[in-house]
Amino acid sequence: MKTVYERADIVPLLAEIFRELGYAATSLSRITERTGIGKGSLYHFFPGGKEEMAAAVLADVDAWFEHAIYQPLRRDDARQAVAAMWTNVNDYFRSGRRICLVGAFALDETRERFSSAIGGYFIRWIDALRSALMRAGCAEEEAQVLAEEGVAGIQGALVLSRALDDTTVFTRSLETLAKRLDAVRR
Amino acid sequence: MKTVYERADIVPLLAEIFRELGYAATSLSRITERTGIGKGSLYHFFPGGKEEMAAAVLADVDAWFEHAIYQPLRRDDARQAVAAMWTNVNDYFRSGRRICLVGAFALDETRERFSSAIGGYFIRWIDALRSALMRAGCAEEEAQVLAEEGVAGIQGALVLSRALDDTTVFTRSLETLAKRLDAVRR
DNA sequence: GTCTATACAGTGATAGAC
DNA sequence: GTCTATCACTGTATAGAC
Repeated sequence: MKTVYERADIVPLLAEIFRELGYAATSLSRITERTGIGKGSLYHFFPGGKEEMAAAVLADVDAWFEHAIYQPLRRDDARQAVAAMWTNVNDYFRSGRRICLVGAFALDETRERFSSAIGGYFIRWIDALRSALMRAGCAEEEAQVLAEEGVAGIQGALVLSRALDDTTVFTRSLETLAKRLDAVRR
Repeated sequence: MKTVYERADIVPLLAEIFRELGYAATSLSRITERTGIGKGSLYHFFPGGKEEMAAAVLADVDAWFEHAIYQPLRRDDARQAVAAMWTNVNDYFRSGRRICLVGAFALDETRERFSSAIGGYFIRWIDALRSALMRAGCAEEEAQVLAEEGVAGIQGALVLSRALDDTTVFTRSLETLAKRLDAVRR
């Protein structure tokens, strides 16, 4: 039995492994172990090795957020887009069981390797959310602070719910954040 | 030239390295490289190797928070203790330049190794903060939610300020959180 | 207590057979 | 495209001289 892959099939598998183990602890042998994909195939698709794999994963994650979260925040009805963000974020992070790869990379030396991808992800999230809040009637300065509070709050909720191994903490945190961002609009 | 250490001298040095690199990327050779302490000495003080080093660091961090943050929150004037928490946290994390080791450990597989230490740190932080909020006039359920919001918010602010490489994001986030926890008290 | 030397499993990476 | 074999290197850990 032999499976033939495309690059696009591998990236989500890699993403899950990087998410669970972090960049440093993700070794090629553990990737092979979990996916059944040999080193030969991995280096065929990612000649740059582990770093190229992680970069591809980051780009994939970014594309998902751009499509599912940021664009609606920038273009659609502000109230609906913000509401959709909370439910999509809760689903994407599996109520806190799944962590944010970009946030995790930001916390250790991995940040230095991917600083522009990491920075861009958060910058665009905050900008898109601020845009929606302003369209919903919020002043620019307040919208900026609220957008930062929302995005940071999600990251913190992931850390906390994982530390306590309790998904209710994550869901409850999202509800609290939603109220905070809702209160100012009219 | 030869320096003789005590275990207590080494732990803070290890803490800084674990904080910067994370558990997996912290190797004994990098510890030696940065501290000048040889493998022989390290294994003399920590026969359990890297895992015992990290456990000692976590215990040290925990002791600091217990003394500087949790105990005041439980015992001192509630308003003053909460206010002191914000300034102490800002100083301890160097306005976001320094990350929270416990939070970072919670995000990858390192959590499994130290789950009780990680869980205890956050449980006791939240409990102590809730106690202070209740003494300041907050109902129990609301105090619980606010305490979680505060602690999670700090973790999120660390992620965000590091991702954006911007200490003002951290300081501003703490101010916003302080207002949130202040609003309900009378 | 600290150092040097060393064991040996695991690392990322490459080359060539198929 | 995938596999196996192999590379040089670094990982943790140990033993013994000083």
